[in-house]
Amino acid sequence: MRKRVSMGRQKIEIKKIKNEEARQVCFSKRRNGLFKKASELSTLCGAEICIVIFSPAGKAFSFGHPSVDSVADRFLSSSMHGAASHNQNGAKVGRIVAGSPTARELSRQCTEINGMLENERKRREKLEVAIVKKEREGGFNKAIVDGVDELDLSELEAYEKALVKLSNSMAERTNQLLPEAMAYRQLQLQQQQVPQFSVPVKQDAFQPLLHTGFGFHRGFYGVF
Amino acid sequence: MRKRVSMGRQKIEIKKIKNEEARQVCFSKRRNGLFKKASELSTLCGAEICIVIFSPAGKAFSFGHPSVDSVADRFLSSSMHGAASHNQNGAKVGRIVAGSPTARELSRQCTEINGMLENERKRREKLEVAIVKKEREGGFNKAIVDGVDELDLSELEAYEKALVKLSNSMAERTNQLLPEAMAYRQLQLQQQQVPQFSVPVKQDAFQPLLHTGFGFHRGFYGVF
DNA sequence: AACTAATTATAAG
DNA sequence: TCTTATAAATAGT
Repeated sequence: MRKRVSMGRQKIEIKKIKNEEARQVCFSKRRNGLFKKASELSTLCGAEICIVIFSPAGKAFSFGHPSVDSVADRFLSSSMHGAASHNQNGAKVGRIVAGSPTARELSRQCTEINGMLENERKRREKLEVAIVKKEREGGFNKAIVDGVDELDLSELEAYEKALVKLSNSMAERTNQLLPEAMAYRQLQLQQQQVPQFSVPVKQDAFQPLLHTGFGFHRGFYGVF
Repeated sequence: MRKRVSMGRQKIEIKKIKNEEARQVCFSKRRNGLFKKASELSTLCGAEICIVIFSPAGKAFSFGHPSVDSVADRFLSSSMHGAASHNQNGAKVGRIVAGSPTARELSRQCTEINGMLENERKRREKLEVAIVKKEREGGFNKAIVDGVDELDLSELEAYEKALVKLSNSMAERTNQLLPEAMAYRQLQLQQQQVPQFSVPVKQDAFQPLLHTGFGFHRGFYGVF
């Protein structure tokens, strides 16, 4: 058998590369890759593209088809006319445009947008708190909402236990409520007796379905 | 032998795609691919990148890290100072730029903040979607976490229905898993037979506990 | 810079 | 969209 001559491409995490030399090599390779992709896109689809990149060292690289400037100008003027530009999701995006507005007006806009930004931040923080709270409530219900196809046997058994417990407390609760409900209904119907309701709901009527022993090491035994 | 379900990716020539629809699909895919690559490059190498694309239909799409405008502005001012920028071949590219520095800087700030604002909005929208989803999961689980003391009869009945349904799907799921589990255990124990596992878990073994008729107007009748 | 093996992007369907 | 098989990009050497 032949010796491995290369480990080949390894999976890497997308986070800043610490090693300076490796980062520089990666930058160079991927910059070329990006420009190639851009070039292909413009040729294949007839799109106009401009890319500007600053290396970590501060060196500028650019690609443009038909040219950086023509695309940049088109972009600036299209947004200047108030015509919406589109972000990467294709959503309409309002833009603030340099040029005619006075410095005073620009300053005002900055302040205004800053305020909006603050509001959004606060709103988001509230949502984050709320979502953490909901998260704590989650778990078991997933089986109900998403179905049980993802569960393994130990989970099935655990859920089944919770289910039995719940059924018992529901039975108990029902027994609390039934007499009152009966009385109320009797009143409403002006009837004297609804004797079939005097029988309490039994607890432990809900028997475990699953006893696989998985997850609890009780050993194997059959069910039903 | 299984039928080929896909020809897989085919090699294509890099030239304008004639078919309009195919071109649109390709544009959309490759635009996303390009933005993804750009995003990775900026993260991996700490580079600043801006991309502007006009689709053949004239729609503008942009990507920027930290923002389109901050990179564009940096590019414009760096070339303005006579400091060379570099095209993709590393050649020097001179540029003339108009506009007063103050207004331009303000404008840059505005657009940058605007970008942040947009990010916050997107983040908030995601959270809102997530929270609605969690909300839907909520109800039933509350009965498990907080107990049933707050439930009324109609809720009890509704939950009991969900419970029966869940128990049935859990039984079904268990029947899927038991044969494998048996086989595995047999292997482990090096035993020949574990016949008690060949009996499937019955569905509908979990019978309704509660039939109060509340909430579904089926009339009153006793339980057990 | 070149080489490989493995990852990732993407053409077709 | 989603899947699948294949082309293309690229991490490590």
